[in-house]
Amino acid sequence: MPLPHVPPHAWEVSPEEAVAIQMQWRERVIRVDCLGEVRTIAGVDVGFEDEGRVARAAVVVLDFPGLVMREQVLARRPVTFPYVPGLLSFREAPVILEALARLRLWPDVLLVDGQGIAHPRRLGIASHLGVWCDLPTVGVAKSRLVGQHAPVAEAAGAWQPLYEGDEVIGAALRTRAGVRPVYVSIGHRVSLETAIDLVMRCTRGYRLPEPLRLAHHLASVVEKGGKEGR
DNA sequence: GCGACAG
DNA sequence: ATCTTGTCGC
Repeated sequence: MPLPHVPPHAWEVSPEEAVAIQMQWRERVIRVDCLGEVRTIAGVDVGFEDEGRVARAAVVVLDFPGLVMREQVLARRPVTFPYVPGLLSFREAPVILEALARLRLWPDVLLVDGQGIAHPRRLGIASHLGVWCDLPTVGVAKSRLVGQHAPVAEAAGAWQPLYEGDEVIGAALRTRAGVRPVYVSIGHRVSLETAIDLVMRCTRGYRLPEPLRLAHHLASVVEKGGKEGR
């Protein structure tokens, strides 16, 4: 339930230090189901404003499997780390943790916009957040970071394992016919099979599952501050 | 040296 | 991620 305190500079590290931290934290990731009955599921996404100088995190909590909106929170924070493929969590996790701290309903599972273990060092942002918060998480990325996969059948629900060598690190999942597949991977405490099942059960006619679609929308609409919203 | 490269 | 209008297709 509680959230680890985030020391002001806990995430203020150099890219080299960030890689070292990932090498140390990768082993803490739990790749099997270690969660109870799922009654609420959340989604988190990050948007930017002021020419990329400020990050905005949106977290949306929904009932499961009903998918009725239960709570939504926003957090804003100056960006302190550049975008470097493979080090996304050091750029986006700080503002996400701030948003999660404002949540009064702790979700049973969290869907994250990005990779879980389908990452060079098996610690994408979904896994990093999961371990940090000891929360079951699933990585749902709109594009591939690493790994290869066979062509995915056109039907909604079809998927192909994502491989890096002999290791299955995730799945290319067609959430809807006619759209590019999304990349689902274990975040923390959720098996790949369960991750795929949860994503499909949260999908309602769009490429992205509802928690992420709503979080993305919320992170894009700002009343005051950056743009006008859309 | 030449690509690839979550958001 | 973000800058941005109209436009092609189901």
